[in-house]
Amino acid sequence: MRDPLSHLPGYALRRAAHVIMVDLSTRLQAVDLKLSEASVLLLIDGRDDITSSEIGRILDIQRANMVPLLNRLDAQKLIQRRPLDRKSMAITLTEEGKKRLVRTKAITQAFETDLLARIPQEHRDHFVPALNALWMADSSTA
Amino acid sequence: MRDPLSHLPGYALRRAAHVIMVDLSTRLQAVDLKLSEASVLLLIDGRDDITSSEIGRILDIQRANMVPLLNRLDAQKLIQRRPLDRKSMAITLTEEGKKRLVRTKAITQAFETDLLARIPQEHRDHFVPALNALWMADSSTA
DNA sequence: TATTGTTATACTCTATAACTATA
DNA sequence: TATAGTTATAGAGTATAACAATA
Repeated sequence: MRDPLSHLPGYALRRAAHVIMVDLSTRLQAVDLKLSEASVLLLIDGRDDITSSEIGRILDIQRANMVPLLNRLDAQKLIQRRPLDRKSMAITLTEEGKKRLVRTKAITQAFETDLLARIPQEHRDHFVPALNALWMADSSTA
Repeated sequence: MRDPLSHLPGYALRRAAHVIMVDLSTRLQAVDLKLSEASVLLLIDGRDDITSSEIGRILDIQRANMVPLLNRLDAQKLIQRRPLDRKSMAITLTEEGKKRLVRTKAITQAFETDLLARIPQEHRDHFVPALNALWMADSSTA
């Protein structure tokens, strides 16, 4: 055995996540987006009233870190900010943002398909449920 | 649904890995070790001729980053370096390192047990095989 | 009082390039 | 020629604290 630690679930989870995220990051270079930026675009899609804070809460990105992230998307003219009241801003996709999202979706869908294809068929359907059990409805997040 | 992206395998993998690694890192504070340091101790265990470079290759840690990592373990008197020839050094556990490893193993075993317990029973046995299929024997690593 | 958006900053982890000495 | 150990540095990504303005 080349790696004596690979039987450990936590270790395997870490190694797999790293390899997979490097893969996706590389693919996303084709649309000039980082992982976090792509996830924001995917999340905004179909909504017209989501705020920066809400995006951060859903994706587990600190409010403070949302600022430069949205600024980068803004600089690429992919999003726009619209006042909801005098405190909150709705983040929406521009026309260019929608176009970029179409390309981003194609990349992420191919990525997810390839990812699942690498998992032996008998394990495949168990993958997402197992992962989501580890972090969703996590009481420590409340 | 609170998170519209949770059905995506890559996204779920990333979120799960993050939550799990924060958990383990917190537990390892009890033995004053970082994740990478603990994995090195676990890997050295039972060997007396492993080198820094070999550890790095197995754990996917750059040679350059092994230096400060081993220095920290050395500063805690957990490892010692023994010349194999005039170029290579064997990294071995000191007596204190062996004691620390015992405590570290107890922590990681409890962690792995708790991790698996959070996965619904019908998915549990599929978890590690699915993860390892994603990164082990990865041709891009060759 | 709690929340939003923001600025500034610090910290960890990881990646890269270069060098010397030895296999 | 390739590899081991090392130094120095740069870049992401993330976390924390604080603030003014508004809900």
